Amino acid sequence: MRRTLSLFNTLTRRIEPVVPVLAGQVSLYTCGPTVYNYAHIGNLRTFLFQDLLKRTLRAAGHEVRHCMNITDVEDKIIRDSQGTLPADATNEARHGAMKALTDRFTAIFLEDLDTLRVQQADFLPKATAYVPHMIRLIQDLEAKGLAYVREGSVYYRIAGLPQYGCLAHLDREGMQMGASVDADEYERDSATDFVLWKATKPGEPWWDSPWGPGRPGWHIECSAMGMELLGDRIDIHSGGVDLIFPHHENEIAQSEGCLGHRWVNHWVHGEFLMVEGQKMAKSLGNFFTLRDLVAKGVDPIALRYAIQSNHYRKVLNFSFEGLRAAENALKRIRAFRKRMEGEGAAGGGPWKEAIDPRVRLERAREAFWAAMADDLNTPEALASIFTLINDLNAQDDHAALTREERDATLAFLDEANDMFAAWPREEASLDAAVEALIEARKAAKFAKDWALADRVRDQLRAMGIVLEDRKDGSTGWRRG
RNA sequence: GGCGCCGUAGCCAAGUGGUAAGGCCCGGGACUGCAAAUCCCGUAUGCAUCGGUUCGACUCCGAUCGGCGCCUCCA
Repeated sequence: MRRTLSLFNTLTRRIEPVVPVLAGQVSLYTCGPTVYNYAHIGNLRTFLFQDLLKRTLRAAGHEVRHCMNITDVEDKIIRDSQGTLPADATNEARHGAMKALTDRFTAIFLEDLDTLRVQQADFLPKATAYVPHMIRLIQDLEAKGLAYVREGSVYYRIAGLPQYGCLAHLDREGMQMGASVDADEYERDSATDFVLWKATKPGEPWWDSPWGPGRPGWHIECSAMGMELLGDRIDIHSGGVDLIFPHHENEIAQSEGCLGHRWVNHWVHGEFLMVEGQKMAKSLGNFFTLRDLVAKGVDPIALRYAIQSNHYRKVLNFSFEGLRAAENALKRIRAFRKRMEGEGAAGGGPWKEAIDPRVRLERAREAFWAAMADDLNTPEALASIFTLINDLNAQDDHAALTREERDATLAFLDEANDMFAAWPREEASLDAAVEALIEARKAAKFAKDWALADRVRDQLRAMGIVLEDRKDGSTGWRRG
């Protein structure tokens, strides 16, 4: 069964169903990182949102072809990589220095994503590998009269594209206003025209082009790689809200100017993250990378959960208190999962609200999917899981669920975990040393040697194993 | 100046024209050797403020106050 998801479309400012050009196969382009430094948790929020989106599309029965670019040539990269080179360094040396920096931070970035259980994209193109495609695209725009050359640089003539501004919902006058703070030293026909190809300057790596040595502009790579790898009609294109203008607006100008038709159907943008009520800034001391948090003892998956349990289109206020809440919420889900994996030890007595567990489960699943399909309403989707946990815990206390009911519940938890990736099936077996300690504690308990029993229990806890004595005298364990 | 978003309990956070989901925290109780886990009970007469529309609004409209974003590189 394939489910249809609806997402807020920045283009129309409406929640609209995602209807792939090819039924059941969604093409997804997400703007990736500029690899000149560590990603911070604000960046990571966007990638986590996109991971949830991709996983949800897949769980809903769609094939997803996902492309995420790696920006490995850009102003800040050049700034940070060329400093130690002599003024007369060869172009080859400059490229080498740039690559050394971007390779390093690409690896770090991918490691961070892995730590957060973000699934890797199907295509992970580097901008520097697609310069010929970009040049061809610019030539195409030039031929169509949408680009012009000035002193070795090429600019996009936005006056030639009536729909320019449709995504950001800006009119020409609104843009004139902002553009008046113009920092660009190049000569352009209009202050709002943007650069497609930049003529090289001393101290920069460059590529040969029909316009002389230079490098690609900031926006052309996504158009070139998106069209090359995903095609002329992309279902979903995503990024952070800050990319709406000018980046995505310019991508539309480039791609649609070249194609002559709609390029992307659904534009989906993730909101920003604040830290403790303030904008994240190095000067405020609230600027965090994933590694900063891990060094503080934060569980990356708790961060993943904390971020994903908030709606992606709302500003998220990251806080350590919120992180703690996330950790505890996860404990509850994981403890419940462990309980369902076990056999249960009901106390007996009729449950006052005897509803068939399978009915509860179906209700929860329906509520969960309705919420996820409605613009990824994760708070509501998670609420359906917690409601189920509350109900089934109570029910299981009174009359133990059957093995079949437990398995069905576990299947639902797995299904939801395919998206949230925060409460996976855990390794069921324990190593011998732990097994021995559990036995030792059992013996001590039987002998009513409470001091020894507690000491062993504490020892296990320090090893990450929490014991739970059940009503029937048996003892279960869970990781925690 | 233009475009847009947000303001729900101590914290986080859904939601709806018909009478406030869920998570965390907190208090009381049950169970337990003690814990852990779990259960039961309690915790916003009210959803920024003031008006209006309506049989009825937190939900629609208007105004006000407060916070934020974009228009410039930025997830």
